[in-house]
Amino acid sequence: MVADWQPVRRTRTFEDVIAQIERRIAEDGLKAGDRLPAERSLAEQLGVSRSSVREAMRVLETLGVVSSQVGRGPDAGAVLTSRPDTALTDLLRLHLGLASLELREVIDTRLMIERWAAARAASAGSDTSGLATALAGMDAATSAEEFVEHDTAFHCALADASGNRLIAAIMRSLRDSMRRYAVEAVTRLGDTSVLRADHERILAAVRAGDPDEAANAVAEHLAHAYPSLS
Amino acid sequence: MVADWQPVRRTRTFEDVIAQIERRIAEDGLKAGDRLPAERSLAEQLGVSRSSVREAMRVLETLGVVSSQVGRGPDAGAVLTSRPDTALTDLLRLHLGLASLELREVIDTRLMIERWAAARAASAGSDTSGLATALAGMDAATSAEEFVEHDTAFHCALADASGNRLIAAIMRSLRDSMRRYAVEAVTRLGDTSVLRADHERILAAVRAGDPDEAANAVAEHLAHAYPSLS
DNA sequence: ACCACAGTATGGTCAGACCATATCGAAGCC
DNA sequence: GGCTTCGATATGGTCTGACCATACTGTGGT
Repeated sequence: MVADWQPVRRTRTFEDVIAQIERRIAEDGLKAGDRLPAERSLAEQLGVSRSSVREAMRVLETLGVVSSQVGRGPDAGAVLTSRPDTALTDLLRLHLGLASLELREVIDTRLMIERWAAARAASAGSDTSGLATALAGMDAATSAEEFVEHDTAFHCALADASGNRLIAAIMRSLRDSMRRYAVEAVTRLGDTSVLRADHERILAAVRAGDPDEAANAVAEHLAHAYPSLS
Repeated sequence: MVADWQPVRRTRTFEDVIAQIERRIAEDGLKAGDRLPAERSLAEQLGVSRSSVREAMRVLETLGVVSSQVGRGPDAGAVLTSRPDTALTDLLRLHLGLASLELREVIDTRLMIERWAAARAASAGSDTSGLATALAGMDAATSAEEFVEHDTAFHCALADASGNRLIAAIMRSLRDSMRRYAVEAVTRLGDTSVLRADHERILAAVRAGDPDEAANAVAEHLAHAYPSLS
């Protein structure tokens, strides 16, 4: 038996461009804030058309790795950034819309993450000022949308307090992509006093440095918010 | 004090195109497998240039929502797909390269996910044939790379067995993006018999339907594989 | 029934132009 | 000297139109 034939790898030009940029990032140790050459210049140096460079830029921008500004000066052009959140958010939102992911799966994931983050935040003795601020915002909220806004801030602050940026980014994306459903859930619930008590309990547990209690508080909180999925 | 001025929202053409496609997906209930109009046709219908349509396509392709084939026929053109994995993988790999995420954070995330998935798989009594197959592959492996290949398959099968596609997609991406480090870890370890015993223990726990034991087995396994990060 | 080949629709790439924007810099003014 | 003004310039954003490679489709011949 001879070796299997490998299908010819169709490499599109813009993929080569991405690969070269990625290589440069790794080799030259480029980091967020550093500038990339201008599109025209990059196209010339790589011997490709500007369109291909632009498509590569679109991909990198979508992945939250570069950000482009028009105009002239030190801030203009393509700059390396670090926004995994927005990329993740877009990704989840689109796939929720495509029904390739179900709400149930997203909420389960959120529960997993949040339990972990709460426990981690509690045992790390993290700063809880962000949590308190968000709590106050929820009290002042006059609509479901506004409530959800601060609720999101609370839970993202919790994820931030865990000290893991990947977890925090995933959390932020999950919340953003399911904002619509959160508003529905709050509206359906009507009374938010239960949720308020939950939040206080979570905050207290984190402050007390009790990981297990923090995780349980979070779990019960989500059960209250989404009773139909429990 | 007058109301704050809002910065003019610069909407790029391709963003409009994406928004319209996204709206169509939601309103027309398009799903994976459905075809989008050809680039030229879409450009004409939307009154924009083909370049803008192409940039929109690049973004959607990057997010794992569409896939383009050249040529002619039923399979040609832009087809809606559902590949959150590849998008996530690219995202994580690039951000690891950019050092906007640390390996430690990725491994912590992996531990969290894998504990959850193992427990879930155990309590759901999922099919374990994929796990067994991967285990056999690891035994037959003759190099660190090959071992890691089947190890990855094992852990992804575990995530699949949890029944949550989002979790599985995140797992797959985490593994893919840190493949390099996994090979290093195995090479450094030398002897893989400890890992083999861990895998057997995980498999046994899942088969026995013991969620706690499964989660603990996974946690100890990762501690063995990455002792420096424990 | 089969096969060969021209036709055609598709994405991939390129070149070149023009626009909007934002900075830079020199000229002019006080 | 310090200020404003305005043109020069570099940047991304968009469009047009062309050409190529690919892969199916249909036709005509065998």
